[in-house]
Amino acid sequence: MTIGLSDRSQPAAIDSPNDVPGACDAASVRFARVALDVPLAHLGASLFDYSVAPELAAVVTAGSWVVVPWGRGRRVALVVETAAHSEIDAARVKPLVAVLGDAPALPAPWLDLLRFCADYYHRGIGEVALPAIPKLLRTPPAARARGSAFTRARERFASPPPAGAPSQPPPLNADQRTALDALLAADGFAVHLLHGITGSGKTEVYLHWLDRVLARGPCGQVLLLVPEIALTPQLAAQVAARFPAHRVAVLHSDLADGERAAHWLAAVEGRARVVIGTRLAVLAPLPALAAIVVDEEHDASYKQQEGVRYSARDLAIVAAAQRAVPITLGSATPSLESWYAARRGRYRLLALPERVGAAQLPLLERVDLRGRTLRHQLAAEAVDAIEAALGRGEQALVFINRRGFAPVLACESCGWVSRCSECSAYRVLHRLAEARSLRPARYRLLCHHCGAGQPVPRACPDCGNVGLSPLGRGTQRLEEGLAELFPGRRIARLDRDVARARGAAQKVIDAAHAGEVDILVGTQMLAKGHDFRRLTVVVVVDSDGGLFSSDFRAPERMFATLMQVAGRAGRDGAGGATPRGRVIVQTRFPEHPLFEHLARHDYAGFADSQLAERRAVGLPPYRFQALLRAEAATQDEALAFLAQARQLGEALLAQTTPRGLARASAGALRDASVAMLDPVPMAMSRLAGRERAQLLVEASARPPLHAFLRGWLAALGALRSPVRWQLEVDPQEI
DNA sequence: AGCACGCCGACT
DNA sequence: GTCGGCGTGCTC
Repeated sequence: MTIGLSDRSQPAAIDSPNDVPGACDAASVRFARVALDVPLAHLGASLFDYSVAPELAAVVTAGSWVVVPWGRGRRVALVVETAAHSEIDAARVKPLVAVLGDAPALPAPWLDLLRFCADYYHRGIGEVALPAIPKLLRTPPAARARGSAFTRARERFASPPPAGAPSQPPPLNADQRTALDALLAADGFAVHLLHGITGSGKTEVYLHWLDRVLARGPCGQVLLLVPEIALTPQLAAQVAARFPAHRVAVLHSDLADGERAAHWLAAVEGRARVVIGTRLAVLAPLPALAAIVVDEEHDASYKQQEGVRYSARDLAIVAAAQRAVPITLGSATPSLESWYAARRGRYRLLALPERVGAAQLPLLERVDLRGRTLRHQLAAEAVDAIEAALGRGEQALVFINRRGFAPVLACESCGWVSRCSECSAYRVLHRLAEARSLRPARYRLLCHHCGAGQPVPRACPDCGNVGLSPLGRGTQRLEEGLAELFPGRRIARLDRDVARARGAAQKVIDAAHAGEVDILVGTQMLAKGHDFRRLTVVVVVDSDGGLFSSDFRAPERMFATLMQVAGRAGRDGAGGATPRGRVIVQTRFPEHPLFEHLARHDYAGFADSQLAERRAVGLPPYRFQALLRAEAATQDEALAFLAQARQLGEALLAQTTPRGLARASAGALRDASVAMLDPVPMAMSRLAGRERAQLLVEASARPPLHAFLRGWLAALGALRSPVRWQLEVDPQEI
């Protein structure tokens, strides 16, 4: 199969299900090639052969779930191919133990998506397939316990939902209608980029579209991907209310096992016609997929950060292409990859340039922090703006992207700082129990990277001085400061620490909606998609870090975050008499171009200027990247491994017809100038006691990059190095 | 990744 | 005399 997301509107050639190499008719099924969740792809072993007893031959087919002997035990595996012959020494081939009769039949297009994912990210199919299914299906049935749990899960949504009346959809404005018409005109595969500013009503466009798609036939399914479902049960409720005639399945990692299986089965067996989910939902095998929406498509949460590091947004596009269905990516701040594709005409750009109703975009003011005295990290303008809003009975939001009390604890006399012993990072001072009474709050030092914690030392560990002081501010300290600045006001904090408790985040959000909160303080969590109707002032305490980061994507992320958080201010109020919102950005670099674009709400100008920079220096989306990471006890070991890896790679690139590469791709390799950069320690060079380094590979086209990676990984696997390493395709953080 | 086997230190 | 350290090596 050809690999290539290089042109998303013309997807890679995909094998049709009838074209699977080694497939054979039921009569001659002697062997099953199965995928297991084992990371052996780079050793050349991606599928494993098992013999099939004649009585099972009729039921074993590509897409079957089976139990196979593996080492000493047994595992659940996915049959990817059937065959009449096996290349493996007959003595080593073991018989397949059982076929899981309770597992649903899997649609052939799902296997196509798995194959693509495995090839593109250079991992085994089983590493993609097994984690994508509920635990209940992944574990071999020891007793019949699993069967009954599975049956219960299946019966959960067996009957159709009780129809109430559908909620009345609000009427669309002219822009929304134009966008909807364009979506409805799509026939077969097409990628739409719905660029709608904050508060422009993107969700309504999705819902109208999905409604019309569902109305086309009795069994079509629609998939709605969202970045973080834990925070947005109201979206699920909204969707359920809009589609009362249809079962809505919700898929995300916070569900309990049985719950997850119930929703998954409803989706996979076609009983649920609407599926809402986080990134993992893109791998749900939906038999009648008819349309896909990726909401907030720029969001980093779509990138899986462990195991197979896939991009759910990219896989959604591939799935849409394979199934010949339309897909809509929506965002107020599209990723530069998507924006570039739209600029080049590969995606259809649909714009919602106005807020719905009478709401206006907020007025953005920059406050120069240089030479200023701050009160609890706030400039006088910010304090005044909050005061004024509260005086009018409105709400304020104070945004800071740092959780905890203070980012570091330091000794005033000798310069000791609370470094993490396991990571190249500081341990952050956290307040533990919320100080309800006059009892002094308790604190602890916590590493945000490895999770290690320690009590706060009573005196400096180096010099014995008792004067240890917190430096800088996090959400907790800001919350405390706000309480002092605005006595009697109701202040609520929302960050990952608050959200850790199940339902706690929703409680804060509900309280804010109910008007029980005057000032919200928190991290990015507050920026995502909430309509706080009485919120008119947003203060960005300090976000200058993103302006000078070594990561080339930092400005893009910062712009998106600021635009999203700014977009919380002054949205459409119930009565339509929404006052214009104010956003106050505190910065030491008010003249920075990023803020100029932000102040004008000029996403397009910002994105185009970023693209120009990326083009000039040869970065994505103009070039394509893969990152080889290594970790070892010492930095020397990690770097030595990468140096060796680089040598192997250079040798591969130097060969006219490299071993393991087809002649055609060898030629393309030279043209596309696949290049390896010097191995370097990672930005976070030490994590959890391991030293880490990385080597970046770049190319101007995807096919030669992947051809190179294939040969390179085989060579790296053959090294059998004790150094742990992994390859990431399209890395998001460098 | 698991999970074996395989040779060298401190415990009942 | 054992329990156990994690260094290699395999899994159709």
